[in-house]
Amino acid sequence: MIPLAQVTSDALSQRLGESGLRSTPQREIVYDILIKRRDHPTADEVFARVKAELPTISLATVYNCLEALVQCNLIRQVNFDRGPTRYCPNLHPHAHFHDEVTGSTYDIDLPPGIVEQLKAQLPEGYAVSDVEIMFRGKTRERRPATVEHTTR
Amino acid sequence: MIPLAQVTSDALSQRLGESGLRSTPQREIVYDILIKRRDHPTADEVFARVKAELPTISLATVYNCLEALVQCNLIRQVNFDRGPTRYCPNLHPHAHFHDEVTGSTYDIDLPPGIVEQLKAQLPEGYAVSDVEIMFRGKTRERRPATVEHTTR
DNA sequence: GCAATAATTAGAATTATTCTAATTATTGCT
DNA sequence: AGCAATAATTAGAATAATTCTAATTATTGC
Repeated sequence: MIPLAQVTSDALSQRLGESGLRSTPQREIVYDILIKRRDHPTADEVFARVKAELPTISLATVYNCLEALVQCNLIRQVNFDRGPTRYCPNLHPHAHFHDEVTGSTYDIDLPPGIVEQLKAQLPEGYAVSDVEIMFRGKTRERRPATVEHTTR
Repeated sequence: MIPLAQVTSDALSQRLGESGLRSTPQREIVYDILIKRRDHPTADEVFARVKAELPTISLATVYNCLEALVQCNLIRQVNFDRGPTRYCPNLHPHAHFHDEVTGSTYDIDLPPGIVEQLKAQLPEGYAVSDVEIMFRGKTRERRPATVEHTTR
């Protein structure tokens, strides 16, 4: 298994604290769920998985937890067209590939420099906080070696 | 005024026909509206503008027309996070810059080759139909007339 | 000119997300 | 430890964008 950039419970608590947020059992579990299976789940899917461990959690809390984790940069949101927002704990610079047939989303690693090259296209006075790159298409049927995971 | 890549009424009709769709007054007006002011309006905004010319049009029809135009590749959809879908008649390869402060969206021209360079990052067997690049950030305050969008 | 097909319309339905108000938990003081 | 202040959670209601539905109107091919 490839070692994944993740964060211990203590570190999570610290990161939340830095953004003026508290660590709670709900937030820890939501983060764990995302780390355990990195398949870009929707809030609803996270809700379903978390309920297995903490049946009393509410959907509103899942949204709150996801927002908290986004806010302190532990996870990223991913949107494809009009679909529901998906959540991604991969913090390395990467693009997303959305398979239009299966609905799966894959992470695509980007070589260093290419994002800077893109930013260089911006006119004077455009201050970028974030760049997002998304591919749409389909994957040839295969058992992916390099690929992260499948949704649904 | 810089000449804009656009399509005559006849050509519009032809392009629709190629996709098995009919040309209608509603579709022509919706397309005209997008060409006239290329500021990435939402379906609601398009609806409001079209109503000035054709007061009987319905929102459902605007959605239908926009979908038809997307389908025959005369316009593109742009999505930023959870915001409503916006529509863009710029067919040249370009990225989008979304100003988080004002909510405006600007076209960013891309030099040839960079999209290919991105596609080259994909593993074997990933067939791309479309690439989308979006910047999020803010623009230094300037006269809005010059920056509404880049034109070709 | 007529049947078949497609597009339009108004409004209802759906979906994802956000908001609200009440409750519960946590923190920082003394 | 006790207590006020603050933050988080919860269930359910509200919202916003989009899609669906069923009836009507327009267009096309014969």
